[in-house]
Amino acid sequence: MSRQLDESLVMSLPPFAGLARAQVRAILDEAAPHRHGAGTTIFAEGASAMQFFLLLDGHVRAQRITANGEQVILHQIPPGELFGIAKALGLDAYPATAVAVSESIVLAWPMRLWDDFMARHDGFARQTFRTVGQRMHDKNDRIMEMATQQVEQRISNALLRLVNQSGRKTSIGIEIDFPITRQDLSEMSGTTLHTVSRVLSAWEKSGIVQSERKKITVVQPHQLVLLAQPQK
Amino acid sequence: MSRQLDESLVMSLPPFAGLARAQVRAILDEAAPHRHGAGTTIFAEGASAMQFFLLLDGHVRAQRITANGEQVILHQIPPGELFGIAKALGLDAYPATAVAVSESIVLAWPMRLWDDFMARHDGFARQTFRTVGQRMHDKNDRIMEMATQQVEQRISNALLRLVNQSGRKTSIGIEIDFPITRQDLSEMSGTTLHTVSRVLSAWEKSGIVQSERKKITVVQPHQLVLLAQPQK
DNA sequence: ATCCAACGTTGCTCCAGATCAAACTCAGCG
DNA sequence: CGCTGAGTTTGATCTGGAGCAACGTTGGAT
Repeated sequence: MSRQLDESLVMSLPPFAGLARAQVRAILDEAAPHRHGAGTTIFAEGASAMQFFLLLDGHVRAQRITANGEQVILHQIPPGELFGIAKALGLDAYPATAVAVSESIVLAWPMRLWDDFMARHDGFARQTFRTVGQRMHDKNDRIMEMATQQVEQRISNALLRLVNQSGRKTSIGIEIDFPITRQDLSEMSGTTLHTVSRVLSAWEKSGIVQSERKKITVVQPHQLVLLAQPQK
Repeated sequence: MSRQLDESLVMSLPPFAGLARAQVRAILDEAAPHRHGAGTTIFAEGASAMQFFLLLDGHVRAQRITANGEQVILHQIPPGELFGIAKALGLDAYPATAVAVSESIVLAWPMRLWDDFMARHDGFARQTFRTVGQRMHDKNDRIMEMATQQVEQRISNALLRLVNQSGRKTSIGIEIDFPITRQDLSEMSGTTLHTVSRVLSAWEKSGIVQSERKKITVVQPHQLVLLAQPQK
């Protein structure tokens, strides 16, 4: 908190792209940096939205619990993205719980600065709209998948989304660069960890993916894309 | 198009609430009113977003088609709401197809006025955020339902959403005030028209709903709410 | 008045995937 | 270094609801 943040940290990120160094300086001076360990809750569903956030490093997921106690992962936030932006949705409380998936570095601003940011920096506003639009699009895709596709398709789509968002190229393929369990994947695709395990085993056998405990590497992305296609 | 629109038409609607009559006059002078017969497409998915719309009367639904040719209803727009607001999502093309469910009256503005509207009328901006937030919330709910609930729950939830949005009180209960088929309901809840038909028949037998061709009346809303609860 | 297409119902069969059960693997901790 | 609990695998069984088929109903077109 005492250490001063470097402007270059955020100047290249979409929300602040194109701002002068002095502007970025002013923005950073209002931000509180935080470190969240893996598994830590950053804010809870229903809590009054006092702050909005920028994920500098790590991975954060938005999730909710059903009346039953079942968890559903609604969205996964990649580094460089804004989150907790309740104001952009006309809300006063967070609509979901945000949890750090892996060790994460986050900047937090008091929500009272929101309107000011939106009005003063039109790049910030534009990027916010784009982010919201992107999320809406993802959710629409997911609804369509869950309404029409088989489990295997849904799992491929969920995995492809993660690859596109957080894939890291390695020698054998593209690796999801944060810890992910079968259970997580099942909560993203509306199935059970058992089914995910079976499907991944089958894929491993046919050489499409390679996986260890909490780690998945997609070896043949193209095959996965084919599997994700609605087939019938 | 030649007949002048009356200010009172829109002054009470959320997006324009609190504006002076003269301001509303100016806004209306830029609007093109349109009538769309039931079943008509207002704009198609992927088309360049040249206009944004306000639904004055009728019902419009946002839908998409899968690669398979299966249709999914993503959202239903009630009278008084803005739609086709691609700019609010940072998009240049409409993300879904908009179809009039029943005879609908719509105001259309050229999209170039969007930024101006957002900047000049903060009630308009606020209402836009709220609408987007509401839709996001609906989609999250739907994702959670489809991930965790049984068909009967999902159908009840879909029906309840329609009741809340477009229910009209009658002597026997609350009627959905636009034509709706079993097929429609199945496209809203990710199931088949056969299953919807069976479920509705069962509900009719137990007195929860009453239905005719293209018409559904919820007789015991409370029972429906109970059914919608995740149970197990 | 008749026809036809859209809409709705219902029985039967079948299977994808949930559920139940049990065992295995491994990372981290005392 | 052995223990424990989280994560994973795999088999066996069961079932919700899709798919298929056939028929019934109704409102609007001609």
